Amino acid sequence: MDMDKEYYMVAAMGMVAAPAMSPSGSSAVTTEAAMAVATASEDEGDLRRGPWTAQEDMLLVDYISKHGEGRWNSLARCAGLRRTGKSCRLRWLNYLRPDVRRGNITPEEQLLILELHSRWGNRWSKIAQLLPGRTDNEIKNYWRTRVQKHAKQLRCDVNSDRFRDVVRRVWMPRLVERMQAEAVAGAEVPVVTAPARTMSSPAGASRYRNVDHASGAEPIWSVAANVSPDASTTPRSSLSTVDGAHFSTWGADATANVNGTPPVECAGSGFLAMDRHDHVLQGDELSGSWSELLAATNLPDFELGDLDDNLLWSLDDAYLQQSC
DNA sequence: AACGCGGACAACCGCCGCCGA
DNA sequence: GTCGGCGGCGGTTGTCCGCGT
Repeated sequence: MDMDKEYYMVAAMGMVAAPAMSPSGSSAVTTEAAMAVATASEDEGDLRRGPWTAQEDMLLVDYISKHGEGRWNSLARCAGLRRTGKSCRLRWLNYLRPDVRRGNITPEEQLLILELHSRWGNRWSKIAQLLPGRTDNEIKNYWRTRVQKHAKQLRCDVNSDRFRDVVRRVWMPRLVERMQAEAVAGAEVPVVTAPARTMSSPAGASRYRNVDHASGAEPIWSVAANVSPDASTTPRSSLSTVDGAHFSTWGADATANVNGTPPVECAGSGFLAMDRHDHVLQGDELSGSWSELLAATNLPDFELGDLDDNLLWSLDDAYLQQSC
C-alpha cells in the first residue's frame, strides 16, 4: 500500500507514468479504474462512503494532476468518483496531496503545537498553517491522542491551568532539552524534509524568544516564524537554542501574515517578538498571561515533586521513539 | 489461536461564512 | 436582499491494527 501511495503522490506531480500495473501507462490504468468504480457505483446506486480504495485514490490523483484542484463537487463527478466533493477534498488534502507529511511528529513540531494551541486553542487549521505538510486533521488527532492522554495520566483536564503549567514548565522545556542534548551529542537532528516546492528562501523573519522574566536568564529556546514578504513563497518556522543549535521546520502559510506583524502571536507574553528588522515588539501585540505565568516560578498548586520523572520523560515519547 | 481492548488515524457530519446568480 | 452552492472548519465517529491476556 505504501508503494501504491508513493506512486499516487508522484503521479499527482505528473512525474511518472504508472508502474507495471499497466503497460500502457497511467491513463489506461485510470480508465480501467474509472470503469471499475463506475460499474460498482452503478450497482450500488448511491454515493460511496467509508475508506477510499486504491482505485479511487488513483482516479482522484490522476484527475487533479491534469485539471488541478477545486470545484470539488464537479471534480468528483468528472473524475468518475461516486463521492461527495467534500470527501474528495478531504481525501486530497489529508492524504493524497504530494506535500503532505504524516507520522513522526518531530519535537520542534510538538513544541509548536503546544505553543500555538496554548495561544489559539482548537484552531487546528490555523495551527496547521505553521506546520507545513501537516494537516489540521493530523494535528487534531495528535492532540486528542497524545496530549489528552498525558493529561489523563496526570489526572487533570487538558484545558486546566494545571495541565497548561505542566506543558509549559515541564513538557516544553524537556522537549528543548532533548533537542539540545541531541545537538550537543552530535547526534543527527531530526530534520523535517521539505517538499521541493517550498524551498524558497524566506526574506523576512519574525522571531519569538522565550524569556525567563523571573530569573532574567537567557532564553533556552525560541520559536521563529520566518515570513516572506512575497506571499508566493513559503516561509518557514524554526526553533533555535541559545547554544546555537538550530532546528527548522519548513512551512507556514505566507498569507498568515505578511505585513510585518508577528505571523504567529505565539508563545504568549513569555516571548519577545522581533519584527523583520529585529525590532522588539512588546506590549499589546503579544498580550496575554504567559510572562506573568513564567514569572510566577512558584505556582501555588504546582509541585514538580508530585510528578514521576519517568512519566515526564514519557511525555515526549514520540521523540524518544525516534531516538531509539 | 482467539478474543478483547485501546491507541492511532482516516473519514464523516454539521455548522458557518462566502460568493455569485 | 436572499437563496443556493460550495468550501472550510472543528467535533465526532468509524475502522484498523497491535498488543496483552
